[in-house]
Amino acid sequence: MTTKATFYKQVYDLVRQIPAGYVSTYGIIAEQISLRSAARMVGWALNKADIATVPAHRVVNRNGELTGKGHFFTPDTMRQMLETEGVTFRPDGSVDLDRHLFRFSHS
DNA sequence: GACATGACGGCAC
DNA sequence: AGTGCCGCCATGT
Repeated sequence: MTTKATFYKQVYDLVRQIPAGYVSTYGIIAEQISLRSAARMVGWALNKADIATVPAHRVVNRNGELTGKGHFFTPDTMRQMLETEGVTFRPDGSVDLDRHLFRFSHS
C-alpha cells in the first residue's frame, strides 16, 4: 500500500502548504515527492482529491496556465478563487508565476 | 495481462 | 520561438 497511498498523501500535504495568494506547479510538487518527471500523477491525484479539503486551484502547470479549470464546478471557478485570494493574471490569462509562485521548504 | 488515457514536463527538431 | 514526441506513474477497460 503503501507507496501509492503515500503518494496521494504527499501531494495533498504539499498542496495544503500553499498559502492563499500563491500557486505552485505540478512539476515542482512532483519533484518534492521524488516523482521528478511524473507531474501527471500530481494532477491525477488532485483530480481524485476532494476540492473541499485540498486547495487544488492553487496548482497550475509550468506555464502558469489553469489547465485543471475544467475539473471544477465551472471552468471559471479556479480563476475566480485565485483572483479572490489576490492572485494576478497576465494578459494571456496565465498566472503571474514570477509574482505568486510559492517555494516549498524542505520538511 | 496488455493497451489507452490523463489537472505535465523536458528535450529534440 | 513554436511544434512535436517521448517519458513517468497510476488507473480504467
